[in-house]
Amino acid sequence: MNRRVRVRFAPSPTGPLHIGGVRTALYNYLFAKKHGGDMLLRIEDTDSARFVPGAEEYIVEALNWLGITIDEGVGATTAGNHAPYRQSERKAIYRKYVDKLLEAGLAYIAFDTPEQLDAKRAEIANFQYDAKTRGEMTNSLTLPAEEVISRIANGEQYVVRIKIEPNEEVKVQDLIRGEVVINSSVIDDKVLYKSSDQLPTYHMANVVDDYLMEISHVIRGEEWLPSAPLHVLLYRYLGWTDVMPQFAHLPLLLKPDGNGKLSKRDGDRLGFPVFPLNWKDPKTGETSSGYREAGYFPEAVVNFLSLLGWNSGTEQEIFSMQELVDLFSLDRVSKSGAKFDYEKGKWFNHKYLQNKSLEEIADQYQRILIEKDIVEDSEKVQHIVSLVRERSNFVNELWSQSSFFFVAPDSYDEKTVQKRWKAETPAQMEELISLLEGVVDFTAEKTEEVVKEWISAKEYNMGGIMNAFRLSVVGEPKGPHMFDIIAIIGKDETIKRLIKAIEVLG
RNA sequence: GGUCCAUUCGUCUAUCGGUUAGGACGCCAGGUUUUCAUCCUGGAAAGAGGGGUUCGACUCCCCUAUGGACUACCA
Repeated sequence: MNRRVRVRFAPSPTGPLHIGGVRTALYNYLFAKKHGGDMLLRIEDTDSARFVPGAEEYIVEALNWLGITIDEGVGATTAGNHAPYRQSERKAIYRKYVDKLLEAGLAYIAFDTPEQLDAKRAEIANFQYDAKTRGEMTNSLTLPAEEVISRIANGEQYVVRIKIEPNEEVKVQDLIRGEVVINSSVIDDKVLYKSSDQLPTYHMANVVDDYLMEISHVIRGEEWLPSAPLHVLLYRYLGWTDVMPQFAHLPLLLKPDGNGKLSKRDGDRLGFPVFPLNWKDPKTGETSSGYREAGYFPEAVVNFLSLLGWNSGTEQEIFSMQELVDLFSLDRVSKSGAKFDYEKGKWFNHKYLQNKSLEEIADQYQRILIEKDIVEDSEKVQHIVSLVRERSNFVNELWSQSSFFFVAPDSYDEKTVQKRWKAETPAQMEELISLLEGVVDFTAEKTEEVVKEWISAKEYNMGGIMNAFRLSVVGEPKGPHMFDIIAIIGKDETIKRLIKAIEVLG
C-alpha cells in the first residue's frame, strides 16, 4: 500500500519541551519532508491533572525557532481537516470507539478504585490486572449486568480496560529495530478510558487519533517500545490493521556522565541547557535556561541534534536543514542511546558563527552593543567581527573579545605588566607616540611599516615593544593583530591610550 | 523482580564476513604568530567477556556481563 506520508509530533503540555523531544520532532519533520509528506502537531492533554499553562505555546514557539514547521494541527498556518488537534477537545470522538470495544467484548468496565488497586499491589508482588487476575476484581466480567448498570447509574466512577487474550505472540515491526515480539500474557489490561474526566488514556487516544488523522508513520522515543504491542492489539481490536502506521522507535538521549535518560537536573548540574528556550516554571517561578537564550543559532542546534542518533554515512558534519531533509533515512538511525556531549554542541555553534555572513553576525552583535549604549555604524562592526569571530563560539562572546575596540581599558593585567612593562618601556612608548603622530595615512599597512622600520632601526626587541604596545591599548595580552586594532580605533585614541598607560604604569 | 531494547576510541559515530577498524568532538605534542585565541600538522585512544558458525568474524547465532527503557485511572 502506498499512502501519503503523514507523521505527527505529539507532546504532552506538562512543561517545557525537552531537548530529546526536540530531536523526536526534528526526525519526524525530516522524514516527512524527505517524502513530501505532512508534519502534524497534536497536543496530548488527556491528563488534566498534569496540564501546565503556557507549555503548549512554548512548544509551538520552540519548533518555530528551530525551523521545524508544522503543516497541520496546533501551531499550523492552515486549518487542516482533521481538527481539533488537542485531545481534550476530542472527548466525544473517543467515547464512540470505547463503546465499540465494549460492545464487541474486547474491553470491559472496571470499578476497582485506585486505593483498592494499590492494596492489591501491596498484597501481591508483581500484581498485574490481566487474564489471570481480572476474575477476582470488581468489573463487568465478574458482576451481574444489572449491577454494572446500577453502579454506573448511581454515579460510581469506573474505567474501561482492554481485554487482553493471554499467550499470544504479538509482533511489532519496527523500522529501526526490526521485529519485536512480546507475549500478550505480560501485557496488562490497560486502562483505556476513565469516567472521572471522560477522557481516554494515552494508549486509546493515540491509536484513535493516529487512525483518524491518517498517520502513516509513528516515529517516537524508545520509551514507547514496551507499549507498542498493546497499540498493535488496539489497531486489531478496532479493525484498523490494514491502515496501522509503521513504527520507528528512536534511541534515547542519555546523560553525559553516568547513566540514564537526560533530564532537566543534568542541565542544571552540568551547566548546559536541556531546553530549546528559556522556561519559567509558573508554579515555582524558577527559570531553566534554553539554547536560544544561551546564544545558540537554531541551525546549530538542529545540526547537533540531527547527528545524535543518526548519520549520513559520509564524513560530512555540517548540514543545512535542506541537506538533512535530502539525506535523512530511518535506516541510518542508530539503535543505542546517545550520551549528550555538550562540548560538541559548542563546536557546532562555532562552525556556524564562522560560516554565516558578516552582515548577519554584525547585526546580532550590534543589538548587544546597543544594550551597552554603544552605537557604531554597521561597517565598522562588521570589520571588528571579521577580526574576532574566529576566536568565539557565540555572538555573545564577541564582546569579551572586542570590548577594547569600543572602550579604553580601565586596568592593566597584572601578570602582563610584570612580564612586559620594563624600566625602559615608558621611554620607548614615548618614542612610539611621536612616531605615530607623524603617520598621516593611519592604516594597518602603513603603521605596521613605520613601526617595524623604527624597531629595527633602533634595534629594539620586537616582542618587547609590541607586547607593551598591546598592553597599553588592550589592557590584556589578547586580541587580533595590533595594527588592525589601532587602524580601527584611530590615531587619536591610540595615542591617548599610550599616554594613559605611561601615566598609570610609570 | 518481570518484559523488552541495546553494547566499536572518554563522547557521537563509519564498517552491512576479508580494512593498517575511518571521521568528528575533546585531549596531548609540534608548527604559524608581537599576545590570547584561531588555524595547520601530528599523536594517544575502540570492537564487553565466553562459546559457536565459517577458509576467514567488529560484522551471523547462543550464553554471560553491563547499560537503558517500561512495568500508573502519566504521557
